[in-house]
Amino acid sequence: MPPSPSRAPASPPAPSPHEPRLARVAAIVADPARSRMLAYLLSGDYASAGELARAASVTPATASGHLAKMLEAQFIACEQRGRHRYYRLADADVAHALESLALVAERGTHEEAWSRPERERLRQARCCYGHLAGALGVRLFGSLLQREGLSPSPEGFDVSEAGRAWLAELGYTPSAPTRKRRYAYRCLDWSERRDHLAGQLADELLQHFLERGWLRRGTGRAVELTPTGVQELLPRLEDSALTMP
DNA sequence: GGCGATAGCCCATCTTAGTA
DNA sequence: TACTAAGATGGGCTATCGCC
Repeated sequence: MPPSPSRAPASPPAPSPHEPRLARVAAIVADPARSRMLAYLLSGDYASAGELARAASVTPATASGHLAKMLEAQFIACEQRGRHRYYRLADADVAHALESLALVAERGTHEEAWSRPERERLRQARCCYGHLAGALGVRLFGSLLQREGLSPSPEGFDVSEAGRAWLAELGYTPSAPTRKRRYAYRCLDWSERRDHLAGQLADELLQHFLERGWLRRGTGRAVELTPTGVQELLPRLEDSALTMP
């Protein structure tokens, strides 16, 4: 009996030209150390390589390797400042993809996952790549919609006259779109499973609330309502069912 | 079960930039 | 100029997975 021909090495099927390179990006997120670094960067801030190594609980050498991979995959961007290198998420698309993945990852264990105190703080209010997310972010978006403060635009929303009037009550005057990024659009909230507002307008609103002292940065991505914020901001938002610690 | 490929880890070392 | 600190790189070790 002749020897059977050796089987050709299994090669992955050729990707369809219409197929997104999901395996490639999923492999980046699949590693625990990398996912911890990405989660750390979801605040939208820059972080040094050393800071990210500590966040991921790995040595600087290991972190450096992971950062190089994420840089190559265009998940993150890097800026050199002297002998430091500062990393941030590459763009809002990456941030939204990570939030969406988190939503899928905790499907089925949602309530128990959010029962821990530190998670509860994140659920109430957090920074999502520069804008406000969590229950407070959802309420802010809902309040704008309820007052017809947003009008549909090709890229998402513009601020309507009613919206300008309401924002003026909050002491904020919307600036003109910069065209560097989308102005205002929906972003599905990982913890609330409802939309909050993202984009230039949302970034500026969070900054405004921080400058007014209505909100303050907590640990990591967490954002906290200050006593002034409870007095000045909360009464202006719809759905006062939000509980504050 | 053995083997090879792959990926992740850490240690040691190197490079670069800031500082005294 | 030497020292120090931060980050990158190379090499070796280990674990896992797929194939035979």
